[in-house]
Amino acid sequence: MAVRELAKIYEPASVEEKWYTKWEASAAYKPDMVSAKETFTILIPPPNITGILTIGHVLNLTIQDVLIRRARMQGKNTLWLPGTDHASIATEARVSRMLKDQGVNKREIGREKFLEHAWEWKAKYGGTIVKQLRKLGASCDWDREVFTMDERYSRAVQEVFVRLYNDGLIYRGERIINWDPLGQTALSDEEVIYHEQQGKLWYFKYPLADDSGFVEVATTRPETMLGDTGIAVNPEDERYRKLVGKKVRLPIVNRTIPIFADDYVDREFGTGCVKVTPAHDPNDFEMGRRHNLEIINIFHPDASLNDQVPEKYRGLDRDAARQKIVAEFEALGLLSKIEDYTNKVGHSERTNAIVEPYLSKQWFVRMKPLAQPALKAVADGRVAFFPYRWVKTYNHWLENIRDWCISRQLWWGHRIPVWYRGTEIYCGLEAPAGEGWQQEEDVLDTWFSSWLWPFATMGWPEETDDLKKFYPTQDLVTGPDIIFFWVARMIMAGLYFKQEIPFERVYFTGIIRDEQGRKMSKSLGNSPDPLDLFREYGADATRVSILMIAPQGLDILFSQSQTEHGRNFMNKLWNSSRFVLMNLDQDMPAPLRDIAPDRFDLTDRWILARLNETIRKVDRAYELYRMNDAVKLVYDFVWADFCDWYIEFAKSRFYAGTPDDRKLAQSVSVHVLKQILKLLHPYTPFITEELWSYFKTDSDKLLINTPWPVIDETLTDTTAEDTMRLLMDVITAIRNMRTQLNIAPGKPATLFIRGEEALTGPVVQHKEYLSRLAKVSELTVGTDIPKPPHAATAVVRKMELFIPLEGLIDLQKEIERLKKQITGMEGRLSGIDKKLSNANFISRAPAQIIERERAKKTEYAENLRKLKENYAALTG
RNA sequence: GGGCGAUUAACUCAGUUGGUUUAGAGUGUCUGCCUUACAAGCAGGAAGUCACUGGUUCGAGUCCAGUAUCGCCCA
Repeated sequence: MAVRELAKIYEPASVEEKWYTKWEASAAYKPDMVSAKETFTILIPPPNITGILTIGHVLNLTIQDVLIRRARMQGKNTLWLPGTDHASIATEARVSRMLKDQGVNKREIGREKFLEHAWEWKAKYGGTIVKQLRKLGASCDWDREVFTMDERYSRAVQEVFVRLYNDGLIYRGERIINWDPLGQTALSDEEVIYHEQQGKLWYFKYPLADDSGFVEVATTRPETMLGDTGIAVNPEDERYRKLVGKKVRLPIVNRTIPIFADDYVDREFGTGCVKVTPAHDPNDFEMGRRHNLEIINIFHPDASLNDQVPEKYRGLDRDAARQKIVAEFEALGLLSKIEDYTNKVGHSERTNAIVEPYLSKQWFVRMKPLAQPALKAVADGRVAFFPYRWVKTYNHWLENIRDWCISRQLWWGHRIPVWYRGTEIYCGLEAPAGEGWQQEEDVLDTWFSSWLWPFATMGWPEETDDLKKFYPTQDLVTGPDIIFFWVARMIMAGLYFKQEIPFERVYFTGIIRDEQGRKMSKSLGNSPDPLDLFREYGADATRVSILMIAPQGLDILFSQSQTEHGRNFMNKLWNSSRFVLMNLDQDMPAPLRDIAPDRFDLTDRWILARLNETIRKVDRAYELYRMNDAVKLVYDFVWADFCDWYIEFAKSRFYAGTPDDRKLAQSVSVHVLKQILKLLHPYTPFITEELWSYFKTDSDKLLINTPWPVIDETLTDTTAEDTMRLLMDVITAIRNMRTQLNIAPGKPATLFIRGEEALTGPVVQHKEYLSRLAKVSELTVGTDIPKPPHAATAVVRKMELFIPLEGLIDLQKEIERLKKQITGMEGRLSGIDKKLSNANFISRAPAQIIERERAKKTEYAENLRKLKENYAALTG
């Protein structure tokens, strides 16, 4: 190996670019279609073509990349299948706005022309997010990239529609649906977001038709009274029983409408009488059906009033109409009061317009038959959720599932494969033969294509090689916010069309929020651009920072400063590698397997045991999908074990050791570092691949293809761990004494240790480490050496450490220090005493626990006695 | 109204079947260091009534019940 030197500071930009290109060129991302090895597949949740990379994507996709890279290193045949989603409403809105800015009206140019513009827009901007994913380091098989409106994918969507139609699971019906007046399209229930809003409750008086008085109703939406066709009361309500069967004369409109009784009415709400507007409220619609009420639609599709209302109201929008109605009621003396009222108002998920319940003819999927198998698949564990608690949410939705409105009054999307001719209707993959057929104008809900993602991406309905090899997939990583939209529906579709689950495990990430806990949003401007973070800190640092603060399934408060944490870690990794590299000779140190185990130094045995333990814990963390634990374990190992201790110890050997020892330290350093690079590669692929290139031997592959570290039980060494603990405790105690007593850092100190030989022996044996790490110039040990006069004292395990203070420090400081230690020790001791003097503890606690407490008590009592003696010696 | 989650140091969070000192980490803070890898660093220190109230237990941050505050989902 030619020894090269590393730059003092890591520069991510060029390194990231370089390795991404090399990986892609080496086909590292591609699965092996011939191999019989176990497969591991992840499907990307396809980002919208209108989207740009957000910090939420970084979390989500980094986790996927971590899983796929680790699986790849574990030797599995991996496929990460990427793609993008056509995002019907969002894209149509974007393209419409662009055209509007150019002075072009969408309706005027018509469907065909509009779609041309949309495809053009897609070609130009649709790939943005995919390019950004490469910057993140996502190791997807880009040759397989799928777009939900690809021809092949579209055929799958049509196929699904036709099958469901023929199976009687898709029907067309007139229902109250959620209407988005801005997008001018129907929405599914899931696309409506309810916000709490401060509103009013208006109390109106409607005169009885026989002029015998008034009925008072309360409403949050006065303007809908123009479409009222009935008044309902609860049948049990004594107050109104005699009104049932009478009629009222609707003010302003002068329509006579019936009063009827229905169980639905809540006697406690308002006056207990409710106005009924069947065309504009789902509950009213049901009541209207039960009581044969007239259904009067009073809105245009843009939610302005239509010709069904008195002339002066026509064309007004909802708000203006509301004000005018209230004013008119007041003028008529029919407004009895106004109360403040908080209610939840539905908004369109995409356009944020207030959703109007609206009666119209739409296409629906019957969901109940699909829901049962999906419930079962999760209940019996064929599909596992991490964290598990989301199962409850999933079950609740599926158990109360309602039919899915899938038609959208849009152009950008999959056009419904249905043709009409007069009263005839035809559903099929191709247009029917014969003259005069008109295809359905509507397109399908975007999610109607997304729910096929796990198999449509692999070429379904054909039995492709991909399907045979990679379906079902293993892991899905997504946010819990689309558990209904997507996760549940994919499970339903997989079971219905493939008779098999689409994925084995679903990992739900948290939602990223800003420092104040607010959701990241464009309008708040609180979402940092990940590309800026990549530029400033590097993609690796951004990835690892996000992972470190991402506990399983909890929301994540993110601020840019946290990225420094990851950046510092990358710097540490870089510099420790740099150090190891600069201490290598021209020739490569021997690989570990060529070294007889008995030649290892204590610190070698210790770091190898620690490494082994770290690998074990990391693997376990992965099994539990505890990503942040896994990162933290490696982080601690690198920083605390390897850098703070092993490398510091190794300096003695590099600078002053025998040639043999020097070689040994080189071998172990390189070995440990290479294992670290492997463990870190899934999190921080670029920097690790770069460093790997400096340490790899000719027989090594690219790190991306290198086998994952395996546990080696022969490296476990509790003796080494115990002795090292002792050594490190002694060093820490000396350092502690030094700083607390203001002994200059560079000033050598003399050390005396009084204690049993079993303890002092290893310290003496490694005294060169004490001299380097604690500036101990002279060491004297013995079982009963006298305490030097005027000495600082510390107790470690059962050893007493003395540093003569003469000429080093004033005694007062040491007296204070000892006093504090005595107080601390007394506290511990009294805690244990309390336990041990409890008869119940002695009689009921396991013997092992009691023994442990007794041993502690002996040790603390001994320590306390020593501290007190020393204290007395100083003060006396 | 129903469900889920959170509440641990100034801040962000770990704390995995109840028992390893007097509950940990990072950031911040304090003290001292440009020690021949790293000041994006090193060494050392201070800092917490584990939201509150009860209960179970020899023993509770951890289990149970209730309360409060905050957040999310559903109706």
